[in-house]
Amino acid sequence: MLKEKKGMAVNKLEYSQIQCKNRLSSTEDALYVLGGRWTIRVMIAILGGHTRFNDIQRTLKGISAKMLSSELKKLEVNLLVERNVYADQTPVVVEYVPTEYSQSLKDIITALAQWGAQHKRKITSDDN
Amino acid sequence: MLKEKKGMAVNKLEYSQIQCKNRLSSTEDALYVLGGRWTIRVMIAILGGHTRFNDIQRTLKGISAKMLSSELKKLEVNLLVERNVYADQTPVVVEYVPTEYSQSLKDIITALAQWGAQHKRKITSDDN
DNA sequence: TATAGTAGTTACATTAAAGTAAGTAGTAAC
DNA sequence: GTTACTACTTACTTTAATGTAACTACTATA
Repeated sequence: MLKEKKGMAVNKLEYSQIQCKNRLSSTEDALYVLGGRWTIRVMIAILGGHTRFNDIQRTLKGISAKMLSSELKKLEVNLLVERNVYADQTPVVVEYVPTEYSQSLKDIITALAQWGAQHKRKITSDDN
Repeated sequence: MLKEKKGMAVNKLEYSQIQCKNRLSSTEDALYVLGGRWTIRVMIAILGGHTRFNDIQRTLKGISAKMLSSELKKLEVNLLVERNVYADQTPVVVEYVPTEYSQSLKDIITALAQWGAQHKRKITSDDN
């Protein structure tokens, strides 16, 4: 057992033990899907109206065709994007469109983007 | 220029071009800090009242001392945790407490945890 | 006939992230 | 005097993630 000493934090817990365990396992599940270097960025590009392979690749400066291809497959099996092929067109056109379900990511993307922007300001402005 | 063809997505954009660019760069900044395998989990453990090295390590089944040590340093330089040493105690006690600023992560953690839990149910329940 | 655009795939190489195991230093209990 | 606890660090190894470059197949344009 922990003895409390003067000065030591007196555990004003943010999460209960059960909440802590639940959050740990749930965020693990989320990051298993979203946690790569490119996954969320691909999703943002698609939500931003870039629905075609080369368009996405141009938007996400630096991603290789190989990575983009595997990310798109992952997003598809996770029901976040839908792949539509228009074979009648020349050259063939393939479209990746955000699913209705992908709307569920908006809270995460918004929270991440806001925090990222604000944190950069905080860290950059010689601290304190 | 893109010609619209029957059936093709008619770009009901979620984000404008500028929003898209901003979100891409802001989430990149966020993930630079939070994007590791352990970072968010360490933060959840600390917010859950596990403030000491070995306690955190026990809570986060699988993390090595090396990783935990480097994660804690990263969180410290990013002003998310504060390191307090109680050298008078034997053996010496070191405490990692969440800063006031770390409250800013709550939206992200909540959004991730909720999405992760819900997504697991969605994917597990033989789809559709 | 060569070049460019569509959307990828493949084999191979490299880099970055993370794990392993042992060691450090001080005290205290057995 | 050996084991155990605290909180780590160090050197080395392995695994996972990502990158590179070339290639496929079809059509169109110069």
